[in-house]
Amino acid sequence: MVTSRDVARLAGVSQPTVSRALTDHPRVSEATKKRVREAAQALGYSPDAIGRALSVGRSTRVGLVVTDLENQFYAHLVAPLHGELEALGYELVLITESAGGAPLPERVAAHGLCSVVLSTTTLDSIQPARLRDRGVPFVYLNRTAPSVAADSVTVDPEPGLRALLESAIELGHRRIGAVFGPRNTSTGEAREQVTRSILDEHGLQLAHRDVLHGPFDFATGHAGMTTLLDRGDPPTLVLFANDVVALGGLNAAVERGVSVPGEVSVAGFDDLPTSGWALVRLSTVAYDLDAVAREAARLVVARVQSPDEPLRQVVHPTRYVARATVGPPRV
Amino acid sequence: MVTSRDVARLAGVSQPTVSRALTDHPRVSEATKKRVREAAQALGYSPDAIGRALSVGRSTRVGLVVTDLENQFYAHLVAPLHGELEALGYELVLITESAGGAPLPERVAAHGLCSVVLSTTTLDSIQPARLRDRGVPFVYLNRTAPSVAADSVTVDPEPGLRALLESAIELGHRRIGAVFGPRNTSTGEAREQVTRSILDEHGLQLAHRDVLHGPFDFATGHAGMTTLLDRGDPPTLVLFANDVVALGGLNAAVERGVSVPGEVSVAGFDDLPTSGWALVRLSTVAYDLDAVAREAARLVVARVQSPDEPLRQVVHPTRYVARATVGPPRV
DNA sequence: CCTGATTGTGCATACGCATACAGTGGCTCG
DNA sequence: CGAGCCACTGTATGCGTATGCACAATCAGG
Repeated sequence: MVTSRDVARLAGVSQPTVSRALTDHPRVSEATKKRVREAAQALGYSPDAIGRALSVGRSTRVGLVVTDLENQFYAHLVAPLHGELEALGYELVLITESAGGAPLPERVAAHGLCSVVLSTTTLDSIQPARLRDRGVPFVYLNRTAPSVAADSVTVDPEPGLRALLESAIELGHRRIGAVFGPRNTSTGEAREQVTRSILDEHGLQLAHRDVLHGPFDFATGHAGMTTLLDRGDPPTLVLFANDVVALGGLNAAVERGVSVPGEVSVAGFDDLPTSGWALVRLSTVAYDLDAVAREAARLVVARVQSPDEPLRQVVHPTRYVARATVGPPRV
Repeated sequence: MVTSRDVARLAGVSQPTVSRALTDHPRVSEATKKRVREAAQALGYSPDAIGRALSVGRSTRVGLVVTDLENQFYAHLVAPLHGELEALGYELVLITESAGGAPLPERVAAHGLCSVVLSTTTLDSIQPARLRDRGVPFVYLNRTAPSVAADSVTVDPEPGLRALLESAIELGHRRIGAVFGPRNTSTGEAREQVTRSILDEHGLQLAHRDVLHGPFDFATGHAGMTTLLDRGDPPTLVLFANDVVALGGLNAAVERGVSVPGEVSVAGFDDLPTSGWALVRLSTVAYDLDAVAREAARLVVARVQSPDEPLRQVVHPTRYVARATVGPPRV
């Protein structure tokens, strides 16, 4: 391994001078910087991240904590977050809520992370209060937790859901069902509550038997749609907690030959790339997931660099994308 | 930040004793270990990964280098690889071939990686020879490079493609087209060459005009299918480089109202979870992508722990999964 | 009771880099 | 021509952990 000492020897300077030259310290002469750069080039030297992190007291590693990487939603979060962090000179370390693993605060320390992006469904294994007590800055992505304040990037479901529901009511839908996310998750609850209040404005409500709950995954949507269809007399429109869940529901309908939107309409939330496929054409509430993820990256980095700025709650708007899965109700 | 010194003070021992107690060193008495563990527990101490990495001279961080995280294929690689590495006590750091970035060997040093998994389409920015010269072990995942030997995990396309092609020939297909991957990539070339030789056995060949090439992405498949259809008189079966490409082709057909498999049959390669959806039902050559990714993780770790073992080339088999997109040729 | 082995612990140090501080040389200006 | 200043570079040190080595304590055997 080639170290700054080797470069120093070749360039005929001391090791600290190498460090200063390569970090473009103003008190190093141009001539020396040039010599050092050439020596570094010749030896193929690049500073060791470990040594540097130890020396400056913090790393440039940001953890992304997600529930399940197999889930398309989380998978789509990774790329933009990673891209933005890389552009800012930070690295992304993946962390999942594995069953047997240590609690997050310990894992943050063990990984030498300077900050964490939280985008898990539940906070059970996260213990944000302990994270805060250890002084690890973190950012909520697509969720919040009132008990422990932090920067957050979320989405306001209201405009999108309003456009969706009002156009559905216009089409004639009166009996609306839903497969919402897990109870007591901020994202799930917000969507459910907003849906109910918009329907209420129009004198409608969700029948208790038409509302199901479950994790934000394909299986939940598949099972939910199956339940609603098997029972006979299903709602004319079924809302889903997000696109992954909706795709589960849509596929369940297709599997049993129930035409969408002929016999039942389906709506999602997120607008994942898959949802726009000609084979899918999912009507959904859209927002810029990439922008949300990149925003989270920027918040994280800003917080690391200036820990005492006031907390920021960034909220992105939503809109309704009408594709092929919502039509008029079956008569 | 709580360090091993704090634990030492509380437990009434020296810092090195804390280190030894927590790594279960045989020369530390059980009583001391217990006291140290309790002190560590009380203070919420966990060893700092940076300090440890610096001290032992190597980290437990493995880089995954992929072309494009947005691509479903690479996205599906991440989860199993991450899971396996985590179980082995290693972390996963994502690295993409960003345009402006430094060449990989420098970035490996900069990230303090102990090893790298290479799963990129091209090796242009990778410079595996320089990686080897720096002594960074690496593993090829789903590709190889004859010029620089290394551990690899790949897939043997032969059994799957043979089953696919022979069943297609059986169905009556004689005019077969293909949208293959980029030229001079090991994966793309292997699939193309195997396809040609199997067809040859049956006295068939790919017409030059029916063969297209392009990156392993949705757009390639979409454009390829569009080209073949627009030209009139398309092949009766189109092979695609992988499922992501095939999904592009399938969607292009659906968009222009060309029925699959009624007017044209479509086959992929990989069997991503999406391919099995009721909405998609892509006929494809399947293998266990999760197992391949996990195998790569194990190879990487084995190589880090014992650098001088003989190189291993692990090859996984393939099989044909006949779903709904391959039927008899249009007459 | 002494010797030698064995066990348990502390001391010193190394890893690679960054940075506060000290020091050297050249230059300017009086 | 000398005092003072500035620009530049070297010296010393610290970050948190692991580990070779020395040393103390205990014990067994003769």
